[in-house]
Amino acid sequence: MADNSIKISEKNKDYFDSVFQVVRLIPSGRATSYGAISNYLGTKGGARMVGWAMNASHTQQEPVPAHRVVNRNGMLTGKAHFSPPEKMQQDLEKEGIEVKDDKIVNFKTVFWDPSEELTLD
DNA sequence: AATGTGACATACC
DNA sequence: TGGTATGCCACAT
Repeated sequence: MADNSIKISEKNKDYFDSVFQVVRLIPSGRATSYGAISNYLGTKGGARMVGWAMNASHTQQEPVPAHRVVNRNGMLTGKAHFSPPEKMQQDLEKEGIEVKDDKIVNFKTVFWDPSEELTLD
């Protein structure tokens, strides 16, 4: 296991990188919340940072599935920041995630908690 | 160091 | 569903 383990404790480039890593580890057909990521990184109150990290994700060369990151309500709050805003919902639906009114259906089911699914060694 | 800012979270109405 | 208010943390200037 631990194949999906990441090094957060180490001095990574930036806090953003840690966020990007976690986001990239999100399996297809799943979604997580900003708070879950921030909590996983240790900064519970830093949920806003996660969103901000996504904002910087476009500067990353590696693709970051930001469409799999939604707010705690399962709402596609950040869809407006996508190249075409509708792409976020399209990508989610393409992965088998139902989206209704810019909100993920059965978000509870597709929710992917890094602290639960991921394992740090 | 201080201030402004943000793709959030929670509480309250 | 929506708005308002507060807390939270890290980055940019």
